Amino acid sequence: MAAAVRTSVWLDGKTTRSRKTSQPATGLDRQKITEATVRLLDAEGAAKFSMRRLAADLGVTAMSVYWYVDTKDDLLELALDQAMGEVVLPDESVDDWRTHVRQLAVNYRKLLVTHPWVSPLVGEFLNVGPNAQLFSTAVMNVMKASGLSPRHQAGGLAAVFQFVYGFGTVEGHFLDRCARAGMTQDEYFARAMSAVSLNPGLDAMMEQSRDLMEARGGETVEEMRDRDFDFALEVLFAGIEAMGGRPGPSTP
Amino acid sequence: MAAAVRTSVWLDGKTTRSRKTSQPATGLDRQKITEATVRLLDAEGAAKFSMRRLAADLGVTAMSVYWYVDTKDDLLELALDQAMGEVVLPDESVDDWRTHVRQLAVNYRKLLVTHPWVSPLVGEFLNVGPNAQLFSTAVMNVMKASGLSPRHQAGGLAAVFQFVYGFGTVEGHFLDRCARAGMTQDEYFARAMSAVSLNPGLDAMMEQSRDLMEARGGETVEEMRDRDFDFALEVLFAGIEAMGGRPGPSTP
DNA sequence: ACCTGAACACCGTTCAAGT
DNA sequence: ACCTGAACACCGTTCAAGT
Repeated sequence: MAAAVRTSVWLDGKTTRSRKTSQPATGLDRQKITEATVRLLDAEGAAKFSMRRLAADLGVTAMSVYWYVDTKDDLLELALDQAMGEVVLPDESVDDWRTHVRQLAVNYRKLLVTHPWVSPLVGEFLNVGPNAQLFSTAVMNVMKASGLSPRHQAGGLAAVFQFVYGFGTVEGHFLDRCARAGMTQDEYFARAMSAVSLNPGLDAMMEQSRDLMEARGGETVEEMRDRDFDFALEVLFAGIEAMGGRPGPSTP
Repeated sequence: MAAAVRTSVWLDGKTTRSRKTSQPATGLDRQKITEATVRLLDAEGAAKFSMRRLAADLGVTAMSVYWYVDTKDDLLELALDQAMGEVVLPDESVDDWRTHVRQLAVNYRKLLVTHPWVSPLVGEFLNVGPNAQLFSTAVMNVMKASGLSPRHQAGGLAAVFQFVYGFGTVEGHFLDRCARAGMTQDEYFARAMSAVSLNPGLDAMMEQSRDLMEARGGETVEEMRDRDFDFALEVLFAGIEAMGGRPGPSTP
């Protein structure tokens, strides 16, 4: 007989486990537990999150949570999909596909930055909860409108959204490090740069970095990152058009 | 006084902690410990890795490792940089920049896929070890040769290598899941698809997926992914060229 | 200089028991 | 139906002690 492999809460999990009694003892609830999880992950980070910590936050014993959720991983999947629901999807009845892609890209980036714990989970789990599926559908629809041939849509989609995933992931982690170290982004950046420059035998590396910094002008770290993100999106749009996508409204 | 914030083994860590005695008691060594760590992470995954597990593998008591390494995080940073060293860098004296970028992209993807534990660490740590710096230097050099203006090189770099990071990350995790479930990629994929299709109220979503699958033809999951990756790289090259990069050898 | 053992403050999860 | 307490098999790390 086939091995009982667990794939996801959404696929193998028991249905909702919602409360059956009208007079609850503690007022607990899958939704409430998920919300508390997201709140704790935001506030204290994934490293500090635990079932016991969560239970304490809910004013309940550690094991009560297990009535509503099978494992910690299941709970993380629920939190992941909850967060995915924050990505606002474009209204496809207006504007062109570039605007839609940009909106999705910007909003997906925002999700990864405001919830740095999300990106490891996206990699780790199948991410097929209801909100994730709405997001996927929106992404696929928007690529359909790109003018790329069906054969090429998946590749174009990957180019754009894996880029955003990578970009938002390192950005989110960096912001997280800054916050936990109690520094601004620019302070942390300067500190890391100067520490690196103290290392021996890295003249070539440092030269590169310095050149790049100067070329970027005197902006803040955040401004540079925003500009890099915007330019990368322009590269992707131009590339999709060159590979058979619908031309933009104005390509001067 | 400034807070004593730990940034990285490479920046704040004690230097090398190499052995001073000629007659070692156990033959332990930073390098040996790092290699054992990589081997265990590959074989059993990040979730199962622990200092105690590592010590057992080295035939030593759990706390011996702490003589060579301050914390588990430091050890993970060492393992990360060790893995980064596997990315073979292009010989920049031959071929054009596209070939170099492609080589770096393909090799970086390979790293992320063969060591799925690497990608969370890339996000989590500064990744400024010696091998990481060699990699960064190579990436920056190669972008310099792209013909993009200095102002735009960082954005172009992000577009390409954050894409590869995202792509390799989800690919690596997927392969990992398949291996641990004892299924082939195609089996696992079919299973997930059919499980998703059992969910209620997802007709629109499924329709999309089915269309996409048919458009992809009857290839295996691996073939589809390779094709998507190659096409995405073509999109990026075309986009970089359109935004001011050096034209390719032949653009028919 | 290098390694050990005991101990501390944690984990996720199981299970029998309560109401 | 829902919640608790005790227990099991783990963690990372500290610290005093050994050689």
